[in-house]
Amino acid sequence: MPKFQRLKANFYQQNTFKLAKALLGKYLIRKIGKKILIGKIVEVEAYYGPQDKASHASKGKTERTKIMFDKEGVAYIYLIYGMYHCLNIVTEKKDFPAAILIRALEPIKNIKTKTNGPGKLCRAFKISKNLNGENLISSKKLYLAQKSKEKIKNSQIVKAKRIGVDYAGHYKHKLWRYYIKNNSFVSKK
DNA sequence: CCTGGGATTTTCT
DNA sequence: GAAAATCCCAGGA
Repeated sequence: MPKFQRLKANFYQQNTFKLAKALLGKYLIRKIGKKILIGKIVEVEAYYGPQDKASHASKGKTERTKIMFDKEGVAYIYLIYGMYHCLNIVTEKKDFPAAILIRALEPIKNIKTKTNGPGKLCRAFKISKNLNGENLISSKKLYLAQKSKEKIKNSQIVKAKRIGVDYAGHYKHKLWRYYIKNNSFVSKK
C-alpha cells in the first residue's frame, strides 16, 4: 500500500472552487473500529455563498444548515429525501456559507457497494448524522488524504452543471460540478 | 434507450 | 403539511 498523507489545515484554506478541483483524486478515509475504508474522490459539486439558491444556506442560518457557516475543514452531513445521507466538506471562513458536496468515489479498499452517487457513498461508508460536524483536520474516524506527489491534471477535469438544482434560477446554469474525465464511477455525464 | 413515479424522514413554515 | 443538493426500478418506445 502506498503512503497516504493526511491533508492538513492549509489545504482547506483556499477558495471553494480551487478546493473543489483540488479534491478530485484525493482519498476519503473512514475508520470503523479496526476496519478502514478508502475511496478516491472523482466527482464533487460546489455550493457557494448565501446567493446560491441551490444551497441550503440561501434560506438563512437554521439548526440544520448552521454547519455550513462554520469554518473550513468540517464535515456537513444531512439527510435528504428521508433516505439518503450526503457528505459535504465545509469551506471558507466562519460565517460565510459554502461547502463542497462529494458526489462520487472510486472504491479503493474494503468497499463492497457502489459509490457513484452522494446517497450511495454515504451508505457504503456508513456515514450518518453522528459524523455531522466532524473536523476532518483532526478526526480519527473520517478524513482526507493524498498519495505522495499524486496530482490530477487540469486537462483531466471536466466542468458541468450541477445536478438536481433546476429550481435554483439562473444559478442552475453554473458550472460548479467537477469530475474526472473518463472515470466510470462518475454518477452522470 | 429514456421517462416517470415511489420510497421515507428530517426540517422548516 | 410540504419540500428536500437522491436512487432505483418498472414500463414503453
